[in-house]
Amino acid sequence: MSVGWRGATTILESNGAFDLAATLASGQVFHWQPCGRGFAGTIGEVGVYAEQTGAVLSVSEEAAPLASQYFALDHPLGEIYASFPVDDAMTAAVTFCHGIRIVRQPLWECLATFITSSMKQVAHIAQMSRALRERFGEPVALGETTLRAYPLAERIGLADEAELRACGLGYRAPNLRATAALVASGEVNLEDLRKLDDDALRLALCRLPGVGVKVANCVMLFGYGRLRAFPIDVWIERILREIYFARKRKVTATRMRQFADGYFGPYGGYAQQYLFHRARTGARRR
DNA sequence: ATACAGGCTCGCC
DNA sequence: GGCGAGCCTGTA
Repeated sequence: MSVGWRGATTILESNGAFDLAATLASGQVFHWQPCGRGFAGTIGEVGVYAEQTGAVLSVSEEAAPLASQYFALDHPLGEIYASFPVDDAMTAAVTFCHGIRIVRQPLWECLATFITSSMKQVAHIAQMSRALRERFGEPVALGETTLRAYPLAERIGLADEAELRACGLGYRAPNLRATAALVASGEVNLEDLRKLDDDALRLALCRLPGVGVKVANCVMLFGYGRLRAFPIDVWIERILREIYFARKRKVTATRMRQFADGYFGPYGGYAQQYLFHRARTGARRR
């Protein structure tokens, strides 16, 4: 989208720092597009324009409460930083990622997106997500332009595998379809799962086709707001091995999970996101 | 070009 | 419970 937003906006306050651009680029969410001096995207079925100038964040008026919730502006960032373990890697990550927030995504959209994410780079996840939206998503007006909402589970549940493969999903297609059908039929109610504690929620999510521990942790963190959830992907695994297990030969996945849960504490998900984002975009690879 | 990506599942030990 | 192999597809 090349045309800037010209409608009315509302200024939002945040509890501590907020960096809109860094948050949107940190690999939690994949569909926001640069638009004018800000970004355009959808939150559920609502089109949103958001723009940040200095410390001032403004969003399209009718989306204000929704955006405030989505961007988790209530998270106590100062308190979260204070809870992190003190070591060189964390210190560097906080400096680099200052103001990134763990967003609260709509549950189905978050679950579906991370089912499609396995063995994929960010660019390709965004591409699959766009293809799904364009093919199956409902149009969403934003000023003069039209965006597309993430397709409902009902719609994806009805799609056949070939249609999904045409969106680039590959072997993920049957998993996404099957999970969509479970959600659409009501056999699995994602909202009801909110009442479960972390371990029970993880187990429930892992029963869905295409969802293992890593994807479950992403959905817990980015959808359910479980800030202790600590997804371990290849980037984080590399960091844990190099920095926190530097002298160990073999470290099993179970051992690594136990370490992360104890070491990074109640806001481990934030720590993970910061380590991850810095490793991906900041620290130079060798 | 061929390896490799922000994994899940299955079969085996 | 741990390990290895196969699975789709785009990118570097």
